[in-house]
This record gives sequence, structure tokens and C-alpha cells, in this order.
Amino acid sequence: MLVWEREEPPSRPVPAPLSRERILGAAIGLADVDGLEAVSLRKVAAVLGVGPMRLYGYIATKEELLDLMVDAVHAEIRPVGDGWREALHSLAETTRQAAHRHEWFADLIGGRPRLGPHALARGEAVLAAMGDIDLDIVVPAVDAVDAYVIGAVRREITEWRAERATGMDKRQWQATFGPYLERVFATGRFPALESVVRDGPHPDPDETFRTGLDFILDGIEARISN
Amino acid sequence: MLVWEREEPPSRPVPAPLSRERILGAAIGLADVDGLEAVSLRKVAAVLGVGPMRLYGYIATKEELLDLMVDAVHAEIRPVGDGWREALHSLAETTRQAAHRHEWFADLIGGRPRLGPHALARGEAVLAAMGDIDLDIVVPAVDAVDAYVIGAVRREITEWRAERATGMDKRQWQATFGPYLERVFATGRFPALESVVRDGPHPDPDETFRTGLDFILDGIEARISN
DNA sequence: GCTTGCATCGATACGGCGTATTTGCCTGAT
DNA sequence: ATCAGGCAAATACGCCGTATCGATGCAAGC
Repeated sequence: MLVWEREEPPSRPVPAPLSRERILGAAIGLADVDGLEAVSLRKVAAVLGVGPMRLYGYIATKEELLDLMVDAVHAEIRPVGDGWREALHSLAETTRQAAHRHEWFADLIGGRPRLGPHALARGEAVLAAMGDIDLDIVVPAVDAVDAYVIGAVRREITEWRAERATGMDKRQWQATFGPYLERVFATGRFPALESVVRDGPHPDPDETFRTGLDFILDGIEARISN
Repeated sequence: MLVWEREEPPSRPVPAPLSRERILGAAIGLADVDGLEAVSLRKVAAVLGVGPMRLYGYIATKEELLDLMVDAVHAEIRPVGDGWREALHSLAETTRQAAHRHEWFADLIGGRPRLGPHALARGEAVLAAMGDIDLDIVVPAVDAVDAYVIGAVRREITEWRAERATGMDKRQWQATFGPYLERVFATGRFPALESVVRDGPHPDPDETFRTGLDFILDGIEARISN
């Protein structure tokens, strides 16, 4: 009768081997759920069921992990459609959507120089979608749209967090900040601001984003067909 | 003969009393010199020659200190000149200059919801300088310029830091990243990127910033005089 | 088959952080 | 003289990124 020489532990099956990808996935999962400040090497390691020091076999530093996270989001950003205007428009919109899926992206975007493979692939796709317009226009145009999207997304998510922090919806928010603004306006030092808050437009975030983007695209179009 | 009843300690004269302003000044000084990550409550307190806990008599939390820092920079940002276009242009330029004076501002801008008195005053000055254009245009226009400036400044300072981190000047930087880019391009997966890097324009930061800003201002102008 | 070297992984350790809590002192009132 | 209260300082706690060390298990040599 044969004896089995290597018994497989039945209760805990072989854990998937650690890898850069698994670490990255755990970090993104933590950030999606609990925000960027919940991403610590200790917590990431805990999610993966290993000690914190194990991670250093796959990443050199926490900064590198954050770079990987940013690059991973770039994989979700691609221009679609025909023509330069549609390309830039969809570039902006898909970036914004990616930031909505990963709020922490707004904290990191524009603040990290590293060009990972997905960021490069995004850049390549954007340039390819711009057609054969003069590079002297394409480069500044893409840069301008990128800059706008970075700022717009940052502001939007920051504001959304602030609203969420006080009460849930916009009604709650107005009830909270209303008195503060009333007191500020009562000083009479901000008449123009006061009139804007009272009588100005209060567009929703989608419209605000699109309007600003259209300004840029119109400005670019004027330059292209000068 | 009279005796003096309270002798002044001569070696250590009465230290200036602690205050929100002195704390804020120390924090900004640290950040200007050593970057935002050098701003810790312990170090700020050390600069002021007090224990860390003393600060909590003047600020509630480190976050509040960061809010104060951001608001302080807003005091340096004002539109100048006549007409809406000059107002928005100078708003963008003075913001960029403030970020050059305080690099850490680029790390915080757009990521902090709090409206301090100087931020409100800046907003008031901008609106006042916009003249009597329809609010339905002024509000999106200012928002768009703000968003663009946030992103542009962030990218510019991030890139500048990356260059400074490797070697000092641009020549050094190309020598460092050149081989990496060569290897990436050698894969043939990024032909459009490659042609841009090889044949595309390489404008200086000032020009890049102005070009993107002009796109937006042109787009706004088209909307105003539709 | 036993030992020895090495590589690998876990645990521990260090210095720093934001901040809560405790301790000690100084002042002014009783 | 005693005590109470307030304030500054010191200490402490839990967390962080990461350096270092110790144990463990496996491969190669005798």
C-alpha cells in the first residue's frame, strides 16, 4: 500500500503567489473603498495575508506603488471617435469618468512625473487620434486639455467630498454653509460674490465640466482653422 | 533706596507671543525651503521654540494649518488691468507666479475646499474685474480658467521637480531619460509619441502656459461676442 | 545521510508622525 | 498657608515607512 508523501493542506489552499499585480490590485481596492490615506504598506500587506516587508521584494518604495496605481488608471483612459475634436473631448470625458471610479486619482493626478507603460499608451492613442494636424498645434492642444482636466477633476472631487463630509445632499450643504456665507456677506466686503451666489447660475457638475472644455476646444478650433 | 522688584531676564528677551500668524509664518517658511513634507507640527513648533502641543491652542488640527497656508497664498493672487480678458489673464499669471514662489502650493491647490478670507477676497476681486458681463458667462469662464491654472501649474511644478531631482539642467535630464525613452521607442509601439519627441515642438514653460491660456480666453471671447 | 552554506521570509526595531493624556508648576483667591 | 484652577511641558499611544536581524528550510558537498 502506498503512502502519500506530500499531503496537501486542505483548509488553506495554496495562496496565489505574490506579485506586483496582486499588490497593485490590493492597493487600488483599498484606495477605492477607503481613500488614499487608507493605503499603507501595512494594510496592503494585511489584505494579501503577508507581512509588510514582503512587499519590498516587488516594489522598492511606497512612492513606486503610487506610481503604479496612477499608471493603472491611465489604462482606463482612451480617446474614442473620429476627428481631433472628438478625440480631445472623449479624452477629457474618459479621464473624468476614471476619476469618478477612483476618487483618489484626483489626489495624485498631475503630481507624479513618472511615465508608465499605460500612460505612454494613452499618450500614443491620443496623438494617433488627432490625425495629421500640425504638431505645433497638436502638442499645445493636448497639453491644454490635460491641464484643464486635471484642475477640473480635482476641483469637482474636492467639492464633492466637502458636500459629502457635511451632510449627504446639496440641500444639507446649503443649510450648513448658508449661515457662514450669510455672516460673511453681511460684512458687505464681497458684493460681487454675493450677487453671484444669489443671482448667478448654479450649473450641475456635468455642465460645468463640458462648458469649460468647450471653451478650450473652441479656442483650439479657431487656431486650427485660422 | 528702591529695589527693582522684577528683573528682566537679559539673555533671553521676552519671546514674541505665540499666535496663529506666527505659526502660519513658520509653516510657510518651512514649506518654502524644504517642501510640504517638511511641515510637521513638531518641526513648526521647534522653529518657534515651543513644544508641539502648544500649537493646539491656536489651530485645531494640521489640516487647518494647511488650509491657512493655502488661504495665505490667495492673498498674493489678484487680477490687474482693465477688461475681462486682462483680468482673467492676470489672474492666471499671478496664480502661476505665486506657485513659483511657493512650490508647495501646487501640491495643495484644487484639493482643499475651505474658503478662507483671502480666497474670498480673491474671488471678489476677480468678479469685480470682470465688468458687467452676463453672469451666465462670467461664472463658467472664471471656473474654466481656474481649472486650467490648477492643472497647468501642477504639471509644470511636477515636471520641474523631476528635472531637478535627476540632474540640474535640461541637458542632464535628457541624458538621464534619453536611454529609457530610446528603449521604449525601440519597441515600435509608440510611433506617434516618438515622432513628437523627435520632430515636435519643445516650447518653454512660459510659452506652454500662455498658449493654453489663450485657447481658453479665445473660446470665452467667442462665446461673449457670439 | 549528515552537515554546511545560503537564500528567503517573518519578526523586531527605529525614528518620525499627529494628537490624547497626564504631570507639574505658577498664580491668585480664600 | 492652603488650595484650586489654568496653562505649559512632558509623556504616551498608535500608526507610518523601512532597516536590520534572526530563524527556517532547502541545495550542494563530503
